[in-house]
Amino acid sequence: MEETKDKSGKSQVVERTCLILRELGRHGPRGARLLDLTEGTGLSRPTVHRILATLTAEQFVERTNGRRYRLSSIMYELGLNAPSPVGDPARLRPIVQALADRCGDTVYLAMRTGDFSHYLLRCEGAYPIRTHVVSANQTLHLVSGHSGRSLLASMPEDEAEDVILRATQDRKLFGEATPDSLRDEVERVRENGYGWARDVTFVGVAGLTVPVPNARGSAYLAMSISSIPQRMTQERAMDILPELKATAAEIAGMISGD
Amino acid sequence: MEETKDKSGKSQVVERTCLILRELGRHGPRGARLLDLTEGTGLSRPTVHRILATLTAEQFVERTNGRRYRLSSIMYELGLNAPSPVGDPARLRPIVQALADRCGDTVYLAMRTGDFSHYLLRCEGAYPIRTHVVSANQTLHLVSGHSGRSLLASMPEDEAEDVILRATQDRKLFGEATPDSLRDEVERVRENGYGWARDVTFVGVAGLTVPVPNARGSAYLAMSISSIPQRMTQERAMDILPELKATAAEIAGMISGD
DNA sequence: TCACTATGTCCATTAATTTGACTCTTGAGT
DNA sequence: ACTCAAGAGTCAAATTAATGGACATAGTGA
Repeated sequence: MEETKDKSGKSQVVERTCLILRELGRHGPRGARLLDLTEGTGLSRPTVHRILATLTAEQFVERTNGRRYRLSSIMYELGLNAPSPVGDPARLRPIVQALADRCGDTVYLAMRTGDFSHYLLRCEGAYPIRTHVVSANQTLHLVSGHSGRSLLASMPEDEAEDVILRATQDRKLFGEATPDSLRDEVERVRENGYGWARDVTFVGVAGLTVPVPNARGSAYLAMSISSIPQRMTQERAMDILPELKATAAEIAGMISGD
Repeated sequence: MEETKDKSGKSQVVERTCLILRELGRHGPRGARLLDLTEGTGLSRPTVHRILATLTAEQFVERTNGRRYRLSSIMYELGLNAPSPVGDPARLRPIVQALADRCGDTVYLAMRTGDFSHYLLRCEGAYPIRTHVVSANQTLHLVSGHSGRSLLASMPEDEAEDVILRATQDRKLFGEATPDSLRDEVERVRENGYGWARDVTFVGVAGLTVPVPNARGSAYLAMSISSIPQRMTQERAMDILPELKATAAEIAGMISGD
């Protein structure tokens, strides 16, 4: 019987600290107010405050100009020393390639890094006309690619807006889109759970994208299928969407159920 | 008794938890044994064990096949929700550009992400022959670029070796180098604090690179100056090395002294 | 200005944490 | 296979730190 985990040999304060850190993570770089955290965790205000004060003294948490708390960049550095949840992307290649074989087009798997999406995998299908806007191990701004639209849709709205605002410094990032048209697209991804767009990132390129679901917190992985607009019609998109979603779910399963 | 630094309003267990997390981060994906952690933190074995057991139950920490503890991928995800220590890279551009103006060549600032280096900035100097192997917002494998050599030299040796081993799956990543010649180069960077190489990443490209020092833990940023081999002679490299180091130190200061 | 809401602080009570000593596990050497 | 040592994991009495209700303070909007 190994199911005797509860109760003995565990530290309550550590559990609560983890709860608070997780809740802070959920709120992202915008930060959370003390009250948000007490509600989110179910702990009493003094308790949250005391733990938060300690975490702040330890520089794991910092305060924004307002009275908001957020994870500090030290947490970012710590994260760099932890293994990526994706592990070796090559492990996921067969799954992504299988989808490419079935649909014939180019399939991407991308991971968010700050304001960018990093393309981990690109798998080719058999269709003779290929759209190679980006290759594996390349990085595109979140506002520049199809996968980025899924990732923007997955993060808290205000955070996504921050990314878009920063990107407006360089209009070229938006390709054929504009900040406002992008906002509309992202909103549609939020509502529908997928993005479908043609001639928007680049003329002559159409894409279908979904976020890879993530049990805790917002998605940081996205998949997309890229093709030419003539081929990626709305009907066809609706046709392959279930397969794309299924593949994304499979990847989510492989990552969490490691 | 001992110094009571700030006994008011701080939680001892949280402090110790932070200590342990930091120590775990220091040991990287390889993980640390219980004894390493008790020595590293100065806490008693049962205390470390209990906190570790809780962190493991909370999935912030995982156990490797052996009896080693390491940060889990949940910490990685948490880190993604924290602001990058670099903040807005544009803030650092003037410093990097100033160096490019002074030395005339192309100067890069790169950040480590997993097994890759992500090029945050590329600043051009006035010298007419330019080497543009990589542009800003692109990603190269750590073994493929000059900055990667600094980053590999900055991380624990066994971890760097893991990266190199994974990369040997794809020999093309090494360019004109080989896994063994790369190991030698990285070792030299460890000894000297800088890397200088010609025609190794690509024929016709020479580079000088240093890690950006980091107070806590290993460096995750590196700078490099790229030029043609005829120009980047050893004398010239030694000439501009102090400036490169000074600029790296300046960037380190801006990041920590936010 | 005055409410009102959220944050920060205090302290007696309570309950969790500490620590030394003990046991268990693993693996190396004979 | 057997022994032994080093590290990992466990336990319980003593201690110490954590808790949360109540109070104080700082913002915020009318």
